[in-house]
Amino acid sequence: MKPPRSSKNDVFLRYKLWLSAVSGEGILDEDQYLILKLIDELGSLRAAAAKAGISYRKAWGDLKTAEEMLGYELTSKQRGGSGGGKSELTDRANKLLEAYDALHKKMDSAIEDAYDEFKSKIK
Amino acid sequence: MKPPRSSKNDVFLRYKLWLSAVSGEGILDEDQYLILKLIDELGSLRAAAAKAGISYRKAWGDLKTAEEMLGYELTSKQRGGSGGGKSELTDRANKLLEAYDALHKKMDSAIEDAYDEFKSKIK
DNA sequence: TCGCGTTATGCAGTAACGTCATATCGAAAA
DNA sequence: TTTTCGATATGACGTTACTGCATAACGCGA
Repeated sequence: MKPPRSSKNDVFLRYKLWLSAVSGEGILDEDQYLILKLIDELGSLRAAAAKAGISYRKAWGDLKTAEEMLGYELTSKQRGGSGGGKSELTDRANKLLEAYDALHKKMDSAIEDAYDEFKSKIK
Repeated sequence: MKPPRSSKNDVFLRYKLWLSAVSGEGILDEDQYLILKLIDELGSLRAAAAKAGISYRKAWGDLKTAEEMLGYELTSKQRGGSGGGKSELTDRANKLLEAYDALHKKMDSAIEDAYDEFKSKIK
């Protein structure tokens, strides 16, 4: 994710962690994590996508794919109504976010721990 | 990388680990790691790319970028000569491969360790 | 009942990237 | 000296993913 350390002309380690279906479709990556987080905060997919700087079209498509692959809903959606509609996270979505977050933290610290050793090896 | 475990309709964790320049260019990812490994084995970038199933065009471009970003050569290249030319890894390339490999193994085991916990959380 | 803003979805345009085709280079072999 | 053959190098073409735009469906509040 973020460079553990860096200076001009330096190199650093990055990684991407995501949940995937056996068929290969991405289910939850960093962007999707952020979108879900923002839905929780803002109550709307459209607002979440705008704040995340991701097109609504993509955010919506990703969410739909994720739910299809998982076989359960991540959000309860309502169109129409006061404010035009809204989206809310389901309990399972919250659990998923928690689990993803915890895993991500572990990976971050694993990278962090290994970084100095890595750097000294390639000197 | 590989699914730690999986059954029909199951989901699994994937990750991608790479070395990057601050400017964002990828320097060493799994494909490039494989290419370098195969150069070491086969003595030629073209042969390595063919065996890896990666287009020569891409393998060459990636290698060039990596060397530019790192500021040092990963391969000694010779065009012309017996066999038309050849490529060989530099010492620094070998060190880099070793370091990447060690790091990758650590990440693999971190994922493996966290996988069951992750799965039980999202149940 | 009408309007507003969201969910929902298709479609065209575009940008990023990868493959394919092809030209040139040059040291060693003939 | 000439030939050889893979390496370097580049332009044209294709794929694919994402964006942007248009539009429908919806339902609460005014």
